[in-house]
Amino acid sequence: MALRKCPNLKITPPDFSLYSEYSKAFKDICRQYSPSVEEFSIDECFLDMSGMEHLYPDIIKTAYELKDRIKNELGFTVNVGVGSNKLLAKMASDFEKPDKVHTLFDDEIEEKMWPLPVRDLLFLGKASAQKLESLYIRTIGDLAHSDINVIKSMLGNKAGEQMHSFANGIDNSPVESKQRQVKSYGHSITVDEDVTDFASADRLLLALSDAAASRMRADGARAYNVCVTIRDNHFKTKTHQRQSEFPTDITKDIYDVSKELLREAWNGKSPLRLIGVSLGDITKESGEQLSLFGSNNDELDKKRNLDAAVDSIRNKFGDSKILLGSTINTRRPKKK
DNA sequence: TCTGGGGTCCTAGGACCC
DNA sequence: TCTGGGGTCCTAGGACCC
Repeated sequence: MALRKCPNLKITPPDFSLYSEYSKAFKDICRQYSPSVEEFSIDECFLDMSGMEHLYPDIIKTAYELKDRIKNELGFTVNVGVGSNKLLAKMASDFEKPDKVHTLFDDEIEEKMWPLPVRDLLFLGKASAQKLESLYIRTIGDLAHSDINVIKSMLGNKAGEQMHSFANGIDNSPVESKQRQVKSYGHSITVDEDVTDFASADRLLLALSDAAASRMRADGARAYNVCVTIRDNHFKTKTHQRQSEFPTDITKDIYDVSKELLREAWNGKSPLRLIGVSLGDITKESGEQLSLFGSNNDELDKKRNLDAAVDSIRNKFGDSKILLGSTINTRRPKKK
């Protein structure tokens, strides 16, 4: 639609590997300032600077230095937020952008955070904001001064407690510097023409299973759980999953399960706008699961060898160089 | 305003066990 | 035959994040 309006529009495709590379470089700079760095997302992290006052006597000055080094060495700007806990630092970092340092110390909460709409509070999304609106709780200050039990009954025990604490600037969670294990590998696609038959759906399932499985294998992981997501043309989303006795990383096996799941979840009639395959309940234990009866082990080897061959070509020539045969025509299903 | 793709976590209900 | 209490696991869906 944009191209139709602006025929000269310059389109720049995303380059995720470049993004990852700069993400790592950015975090490496952060790690030069503290041994305790928590990766919060691809472009955000928390630095625990407590107990480092002798090294960095002026924390604000250090924040500016960090920000400027990233700009000079990597060529992009960041915001740095300074506070006594992760919540306050994160809130501060989201104040005015770009290329800024902000503080949100305990004695600044009332002035800088309480006037903000509840929606600005970390982890307080649209649904919770709507519930709070029904109680006329509109600002973070309103929430901070509200009855915690009312909030808990409204948002649930856990979320209610957390949001009430957050509104008061309380967050006792530690900076977790060790790398967290990935918990799922998924791929999904929104199709530009509705999927209305199993043959087209299956082609997508194969491509999606293959993409997810291949990424999982690259991490040396296997999954116990396969989950298929579908969204129909009314935007109604459905998930269907299956837990299996043994973990797998084999594309063919994952594809077969996803086909069964799709047939259980979809009548084949309602037009689909999105299909996804996600692998969960991940293990990195490297035990070989042999068939109890031995008869299928040859077949298992074959499937494993096929995956290994595909993976090695991908490693050499890049992800796009090899596609499973039946996935090639999935992008644009032919019109009748 | 309506929407893509990749994730994590929580909740509630059901099945099942002792 | 109907009932308690405690627990785990699985599943579907929703809320939230970037």
